[in-house]
Amino acid sequence: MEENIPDNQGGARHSRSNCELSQLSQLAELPVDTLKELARICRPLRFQTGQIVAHEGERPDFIGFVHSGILRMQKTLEDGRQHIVGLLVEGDMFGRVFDGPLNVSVESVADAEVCAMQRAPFESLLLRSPELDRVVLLNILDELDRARDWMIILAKPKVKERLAGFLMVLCSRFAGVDHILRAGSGTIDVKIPISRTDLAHLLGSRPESISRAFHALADGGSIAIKKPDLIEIQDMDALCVVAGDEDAGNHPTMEHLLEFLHGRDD
Amino acid sequence: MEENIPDNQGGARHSRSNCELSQLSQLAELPVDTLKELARICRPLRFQTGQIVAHEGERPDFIGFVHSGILRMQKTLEDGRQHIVGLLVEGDMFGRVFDGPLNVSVESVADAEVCAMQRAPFESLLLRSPELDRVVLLNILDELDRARDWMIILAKPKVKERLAGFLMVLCSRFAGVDHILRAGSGTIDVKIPISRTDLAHLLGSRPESISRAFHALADGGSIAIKKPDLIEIQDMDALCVVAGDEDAGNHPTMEHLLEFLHGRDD
DNA sequence: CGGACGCATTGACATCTCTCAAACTCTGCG
DNA sequence: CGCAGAGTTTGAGAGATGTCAATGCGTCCG
Repeated sequence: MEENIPDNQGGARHSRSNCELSQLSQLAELPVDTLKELARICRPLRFQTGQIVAHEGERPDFIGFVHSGILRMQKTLEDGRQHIVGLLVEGDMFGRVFDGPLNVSVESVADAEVCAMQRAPFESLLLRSPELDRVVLLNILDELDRARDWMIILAKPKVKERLAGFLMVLCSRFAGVDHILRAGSGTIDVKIPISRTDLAHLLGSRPESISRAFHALADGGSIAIKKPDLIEIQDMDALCVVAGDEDAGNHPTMEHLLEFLHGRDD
Repeated sequence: MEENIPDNQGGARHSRSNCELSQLSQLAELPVDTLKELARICRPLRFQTGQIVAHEGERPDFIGFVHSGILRMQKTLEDGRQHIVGLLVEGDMFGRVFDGPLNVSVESVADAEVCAMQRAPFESLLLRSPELDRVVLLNILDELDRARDWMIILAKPKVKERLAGFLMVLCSRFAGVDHILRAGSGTIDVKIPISRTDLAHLLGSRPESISRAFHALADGGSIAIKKPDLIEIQDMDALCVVAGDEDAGNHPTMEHLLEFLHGRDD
């Protein structure tokens, strides 16, 4: 019954008459025709913090593109707890094209704008637009890679290592998201978008251990805890060493990030 | 230089003049035309245990479909250790369509037959065959789901829970693979396709702890260790409880599996 | 047949993490 | 301003895991 675009039932509001699809970097290079068709079948939705965008086990009538804000994907365990399996930010896609029900729930972590593509016309357009098809395919492949990176982080035996890996992911993947990363004077501030409890579930631990791991990293000098949910990265290399050097040279350097972030502010 | 189909350099041997593609359940329902075209651009390769099928960081000239045997995907860490991020069995696909280099290595765990589709004609065919395109898309979506299921298993705090989850995955996903699952008289035998050391890497632990966890499960009565790499599932429900009931009702029952496996033997 | 080798197991101990409980911080509200 | 509530932090003890070393088991090969 709730398998429709949640514009009425879900409490989401239309933000504009149509999405500014070309702002999404992944879609920007599509042919004009395709973009026009996308705009026609797209409905912009707006979600407040904590709202459910899509329910696990349902088959929403839309494929979502995140336009702004942060969403989280989570699975519901038998005991009712929620387990986060990924975060979605600007440019990310969710929904199962051509396929059955979702097996994750999607919930907004911060106020979010989502472009909802009606399923049937979107799938039809996929068949006619090889370029769009390719964008969707690559998006899913990227998501798969990120899930595998997570697997490596989660397989670290110590909480401190997993937490450091999590911070590295935040730095490398969410650099373009203003809500999460900001440049300070020679340092980088990271906003932790989820609570200690959720972070504990995500990293396979408990809130207390997460807290201790944060302070252990701080004692090591690689980070500083400005507020419980605001971390200052002081030594990216040290953090990377703690994380276990997961991907040799594949992580962003402090200098690179600072340059990028300051460049954005100008 | 090694980015070609490894028929000469890699030591892989052609097994037949062409692949029996229609045997792959995922491809069986494709139109005859598409299957014929696939057969034309496909080269069957055969790998012995331990051979490298594709190297991380390279962009192989082919997209692989596993025809038989077991392969493992792994990432190389900075210290040279290999970290397994997934197993591939009959019907699975690997390779990055339309995209850049692989970020996993693929290595055969048991003697394996792989159908190697030449990249360029395969991508060309994808554009002309919506059915094939859809098969590829769904395959990747399934792989993504499996990776997320792994994340939940890996986030369990105790080794015994993660190991139980691993065994559940083996039961639910590899039921059709003769190398892994066999029905006994009222019980199910699972062949563990990787060593304790690799299993420890996969589950974020150490070989010694894995060994202890196996024996703890055996003491609990849910499994029996017939040989180090041959486990008898005695109580699927108990195993599921230990695993933490990750997906309520989403796991196979003992009865279902036994029925399925015996049906296959007849 | 025996010995070397790889792998799995077992034991002992240090370390880390979980658990439970209490104190603390921040925010919103009367 | 004080209070209540949620979330975070800290502390102490029990439990689980990592670590190191030694032993057991099977296979391969001389």
